[in-house]
Order: sequence, then C-alpha cells, then structure tokens
Amino acid sequence: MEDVGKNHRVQNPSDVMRKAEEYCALHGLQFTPVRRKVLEILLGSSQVLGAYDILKHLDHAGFKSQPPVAYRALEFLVKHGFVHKVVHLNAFVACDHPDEEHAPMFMICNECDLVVEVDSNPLPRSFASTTKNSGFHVEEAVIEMKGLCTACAGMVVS
Amino acid sequence: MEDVGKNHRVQNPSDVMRKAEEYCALHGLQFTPVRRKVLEILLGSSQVLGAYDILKHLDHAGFKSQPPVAYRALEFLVKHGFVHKVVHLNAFVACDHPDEEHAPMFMICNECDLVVEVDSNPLPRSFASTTKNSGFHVEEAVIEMKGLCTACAGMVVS
DNA sequence: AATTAATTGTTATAACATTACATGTTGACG
DNA sequence: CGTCAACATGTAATGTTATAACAATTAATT
Ligand SMILES: [Zn+2]
Ligand SMILES: [Zn+2]
Ligand SMILES: [Zn+2]
Ligand SMILES: [Zn+2]
Repeated sequence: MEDVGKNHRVQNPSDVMRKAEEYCALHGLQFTPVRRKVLEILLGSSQVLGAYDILKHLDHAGFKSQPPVAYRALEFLVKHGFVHKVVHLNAFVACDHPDEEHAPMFMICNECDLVVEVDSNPLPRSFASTTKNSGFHVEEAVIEMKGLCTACAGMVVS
Repeated sequence: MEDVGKNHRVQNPSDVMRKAEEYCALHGLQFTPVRRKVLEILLGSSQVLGAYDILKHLDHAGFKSQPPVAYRALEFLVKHGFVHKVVHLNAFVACDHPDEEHAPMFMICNECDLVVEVDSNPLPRSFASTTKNSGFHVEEAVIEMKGLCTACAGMVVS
C-alpha cells in the first residue's frame, strides 16, 4: 500500500492544496504543518494509504510519527472534506474536488486495491425516501463498490 | 456491543435458520456446528456483534474461541449471504432475508450504534451506468448511511 | 482402503486505532 | 502586557480487529 510511482491519483495536487488553504483561512481553521504534510502525502500518492503508511512518510519527512499524529491529522482532513476514508481498506485518499459538496463513492478493485472515486451527486437523493420512511436522519452516506478494475478483469479473461 | 436483551433484530430466527439449512443442503455446503452456532448467536442478538463478541459467546457455549474460529465461520456465513458485515462498526449482523438476492444497505445511528438493514432492491441498478462508464466490473455494492435514529434524534431536540 | 479436499485446532503476530496525560501554542480579553 | 481558555501536539501505553502459518482432524471422492 506504499506509494510506488510518480503518478498522482489527483490531477492537480497544488490546486487542491490551494483550495484547502483558502477553505481553512476562510473558516478560521489552523492548517498546521502536520495537517498540511499529511494532505501533501495523500495528494502525492498514486494509491490509497493506511494511517501507518502515512506515519512512515511523516517519519521520513522529519515529523513525529506516533499513531495519534497521523490519526489526528486525518480526522481533521476527513472532517473538513479534504480526505475520504475508504472503509473497506482502512485507508485514506485525498479528494479531487473538496470544494463540491458530495457523498464519497468509490470503486475498489479486489485484485489490485485500485480505488477510484466516482461522482455520486445524483444518487444520494434516491436514498432519501427510503430512509425518511424509517425516521432516520442521515448525515453521511458511504457507498463502496467492490469488483474488478478494467486491467484486472482483462487478466482473468485471458 | 454485547447482546443485552431478548429482542431479536431478526423477526423469525428459526425461519432464517431453516433457510440456511436448506440452502446448504441444496448447494452441498457443510453447515457445521460452529457455523450454525455463530449464525444462531447473531440471530439471537438485538445488536450487531463484533468478531470478539462472538468469540465470547462461542466460549460460553463450549466452543473453541481463538480468533480464527469466529473469523472463519463469519467468512463462510458472509460469503453465502446469511450474514452481512457492517464495515463502519467492524461488526456482523444476520440477514433477515438471505434467500432474496440483494445488496446490503444499512442505516447506522452515530449515537447508539443501532443498525437497521433497509431494502435496496431498486437502487444498485442506478449505479450500473456510473460504473460501466469506467470499465469497472462491480461484484458487490456496500451502502452504509450514518446519522441519527428516531430515538436519538428526539433526544437531541428535547 | 487410499487419496484428496475441506474444516478445525493452535500459536503467534500483524494491522489498525484509541486512551490518557503532559506540554506547548494561539488568540481573545481585560 | 499578562492571564486565561481553547486548540494543538508530544509521548507512552494499551486496546481492538484481523490474518499467517502449520498441524491435526474430519468428510468426500476414487
Ligand atoms: Zn470526494
Ligand atoms: Zn485491479
Ligand atoms: Zn440482507
Ligand atoms: Zn440512536
């Protein structure tokens, strides 16, 4: 689950970084060095990263690297929508478009752990009726689909 | 997360139990004592149970109680649709209607951890187009919504 | 009966996450 | 400025969830 290549899963990391800065400034949030660094780590990774992967990166970058350091930064980043947690992998991923309100929706490959965030804008609406009937007040919807990515599906056939 | 009351989250446990027996007989699966017991434990619980909760129950019932015992039984039960895993709680729950093909969909209360399985039959279809575009072959869709149950939502207001 | 496949027993360890408390930093207010 | 409260970080220890690895047993197949 380590970062292996130079490819980023997010197209323009610096762009997202700037959005995060602006958001924090606007809302009086402290975008501290650790928080900034963790977001950079995730933006620079081609794969999702577990908390302990992030700790290793922090360690290499000269930060403190006990578990709470990573978990606290991740909690902040997730809370404010810069990062999502992929609950099936106990791993984290920087969001492409943290400025747009959305329910995170992922496709996860069972073979290679590739994770793709797809747009879910029109979907959560359809849940509303189902949940309203039961009197449940929904705050967050998490949708994760497991299966095979194009590459891995191809391998099986061949 | 222990079983506290006599209420079952599944209406007719013995009914589900029978369905599981029939399914296993029909498909040549071994519905062994541990597997049966774990399903009974989950059917008898009013709440979702973690693997280690189940181990405690197994221990009390005179079964072996090392982690793999529970995890292997749960893997079997999940694989064949008798049990679902609630990934947000790392916990397991017996399914009400294992005979009907469906994607599990849950509502989870952030306050009291109440978990309600709701019917999702019409919904996964709407995902198909989104995922097909990306060439992803979906095998399983997990939908979990977090929020407040009626009871807990009421408390907040008062 | 012999062979193979599936399941279980058992030990150990890996992987993920939180508690608790001390220390430091920041910003508001008098 | 000095004080206080709120927020953030440092650190050690522990708690929780899940799997690896291999031996032993049991069930199905030939
Ligand atoms: Zn996102
Ligand atoms: Zn793949
Ligand atoms: Zn179900
Ligand atoms: Zn509740």
